[in-house]
Amino acid sequence: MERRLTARGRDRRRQLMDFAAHRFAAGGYHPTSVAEIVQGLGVGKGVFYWYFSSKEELLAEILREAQLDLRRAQRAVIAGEPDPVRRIEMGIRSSIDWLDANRHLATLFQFAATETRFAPILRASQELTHNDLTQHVKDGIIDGRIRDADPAILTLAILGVVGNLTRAFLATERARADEVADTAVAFCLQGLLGPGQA
Amino acid sequence: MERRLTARGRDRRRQLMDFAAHRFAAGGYHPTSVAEIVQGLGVGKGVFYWYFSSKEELLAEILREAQLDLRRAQRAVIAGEPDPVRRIEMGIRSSIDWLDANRHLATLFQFAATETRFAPILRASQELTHNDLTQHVKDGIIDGRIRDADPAILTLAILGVVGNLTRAFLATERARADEVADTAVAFCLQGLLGPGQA
Amino acid sequence: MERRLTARGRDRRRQLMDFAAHRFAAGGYHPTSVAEIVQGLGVGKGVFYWYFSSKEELLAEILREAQLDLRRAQRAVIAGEPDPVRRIEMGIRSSIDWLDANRHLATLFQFAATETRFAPILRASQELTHNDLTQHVKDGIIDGRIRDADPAILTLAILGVVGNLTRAFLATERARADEVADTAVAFCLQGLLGPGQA
Amino acid sequence: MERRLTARGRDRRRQLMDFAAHRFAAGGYHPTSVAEIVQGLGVGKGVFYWYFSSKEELLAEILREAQLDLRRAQRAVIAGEPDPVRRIEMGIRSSIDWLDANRHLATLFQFAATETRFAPILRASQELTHNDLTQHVKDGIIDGRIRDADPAILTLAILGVVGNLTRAFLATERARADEVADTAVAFCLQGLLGPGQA
DNA sequence: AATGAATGAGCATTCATTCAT
DNA sequence: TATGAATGAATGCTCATTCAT
Repeated sequence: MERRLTARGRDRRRQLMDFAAHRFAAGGYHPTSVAEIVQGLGVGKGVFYWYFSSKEELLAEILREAQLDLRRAQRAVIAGEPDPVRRIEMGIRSSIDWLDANRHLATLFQFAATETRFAPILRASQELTHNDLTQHVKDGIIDGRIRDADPAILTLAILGVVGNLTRAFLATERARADEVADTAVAFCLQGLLGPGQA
Repeated sequence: MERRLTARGRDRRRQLMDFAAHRFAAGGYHPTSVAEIVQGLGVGKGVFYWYFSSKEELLAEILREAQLDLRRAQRAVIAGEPDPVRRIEMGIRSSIDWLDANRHLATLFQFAATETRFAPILRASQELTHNDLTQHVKDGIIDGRIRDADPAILTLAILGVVGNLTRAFLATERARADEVADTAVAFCLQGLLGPGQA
Repeated sequence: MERRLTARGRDRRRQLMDFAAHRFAAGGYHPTSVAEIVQGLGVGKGVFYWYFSSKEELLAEILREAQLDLRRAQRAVIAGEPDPVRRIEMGIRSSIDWLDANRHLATLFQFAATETRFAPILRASQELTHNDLTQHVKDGIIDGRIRDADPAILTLAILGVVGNLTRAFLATERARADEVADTAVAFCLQGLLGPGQA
Repeated sequence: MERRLTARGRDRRRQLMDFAAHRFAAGGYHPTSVAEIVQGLGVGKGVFYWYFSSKEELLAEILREAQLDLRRAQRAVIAGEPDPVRRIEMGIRSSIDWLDANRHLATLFQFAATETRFAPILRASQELTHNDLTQHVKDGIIDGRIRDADPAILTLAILGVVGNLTRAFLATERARADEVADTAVAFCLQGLLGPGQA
């Protein structure tokens, strides 16, 4: 692999990745055949293997690129914000925005986590996100703004809230992304009991 | 199907479901073949189709039974507790305990949610759990114990925290179930900022 | 693999090997598809893979069995003959007889020798045959019956004569196996010049 | 085909034939793809089909040219030698020299003989060689120098010795070409028993 | 209830060949 | 002459399911 591609070639590759990502999310990775993908694009089967060495590698590429993009979105929003609690809030909001705009990729992340072959691909990027977020939590604790608890665990809890709210709400079209984000932020910051409760 | 089974027959069925559940979780539902399952148990293929009409139905059965069991555990613990906040806490703890004891089933839940064919099976039971929890949240709000926000959203947030902490922590053996539960409860109740913060 | 087979199963396996060996010899190993083989036998494709783990393994099995059979034939004929020159002669005759009766396998031997994947399978058995024959040559040299030259080389020369005469003559039906054998024996024993020439 | 080629074109064609011949011998004709050949030379696929109408034709050309070259070598050496026995000897020596210098082509000859599509290509040239050699044998018989046996069979025997010794010895680097030739000549002339034996 | 054998549609992948540029 | 891209029939192989015993 690692082919030198012309502009046309890069277009094709992108088409394949986009189309396949949507089909994988809608019908499942395994049940979606390579034939289905190339037929959907109206091209011959050889085209697929000109751009990807296997169906497995295609999903791997989709996952890698999606994660890169998600992280890019998070970083762009957070850059320049000094307040750690605000950084956390903006991270939550940008993640929900991205997941809203790329629901099919969120589904693929969830699937990939359940298969030994794909889970390792998620690992690296997830760790970066996790570390970034944990750092903001630590900063917040030092500042006295955040409750003194294990930062790693707080991070996981935040990610869980974001993930589940996104999944449940955005899947059903019942809510707009910014409303979901408002609630997620409030819950993460104040919990169930809210300010001044014990 | 719906066969009248002898005691021995029920054992076989159970064996098949347990073994298959572990294989599905470890190797994925699609990549795990029926042949692999019956070979692992040292029986012929006929046995499989005596007890299940298809591979798909096998997973469906596994999912249904697992959800029933999880709900049973939750209910047993909560029964008789009048305080809604305590009910929520005990629900969180019992869920984490169960997921800790049945990690492979947690993986199957996650996978099932990504495939159109299996997601509906999760739906019904999830809704019950969701409704139960939402009711406790509503009670808490009425009591003035819980912050006045959309109960449905708070519920989803709680479930997200439980799910993600369980997944991340229990998968790596870094923590004991009760420690994870302590943190989950604290986060859900107090959020990041804790009592007395704005 | 290594399946426990019933009598019926053993028959099927044999059918597949025999049929495939003839097709491979007639049409070439690579150009002959698995589909062609199972169609020729009027069975489904799965049957093939019930008995052989791959097309490659099928040829390997054919080669192994053929070599075993050829050696069995050689040994049966030579057993009990003390004179080394007579042993050589009888070895030549039995080989030509076997190759005459199994021309298609002779073709497969020749093909297998040209492919890296199959050549090693021939090696072991060929070495045994080679060593047996070399021993007779050595005995003949010690007896003073055979010219004092490198026994290994003489062995290879004999095998070359047998192989080439068989290939050329038997392929064209121009000669009967025993006539070919007479000539091969005479050439190997006396060369071109014959007795009393320098 | 039959293209009028520039000097550069002839070079390219030669490159393709040489490279392909080595790959075919090392990896087998069928398993070696056209893509592999053009990649090995760092050119595009169009180049291949500019010089050859098909992969099949490429091997045919390789075989034809190799046989022409082998015959040229044999003829050059024999020219002007009147003694038929010496002509045979020199033919053997020149063949072994050539096969030693072109081992990969020897492998291709052997492969080609096993496939219906390529065997006919060998036929014509082999017949010429065969006829030449047979003529020398006949001359030797007339002179009373060679044992009175079927010249055609003696010819095949000689070719078998040469082929097998070359294949076995030269493949393993254990011997130099001229030593192998000495033995081959001695065996062909004197057989196993040598002068003065019956 | 259980087994070994069989089925055959379907899958991922390959590859000789062609085409537009 | 040469290239990257495309074609699509064909291949080896898998696997859920069924059948005969």
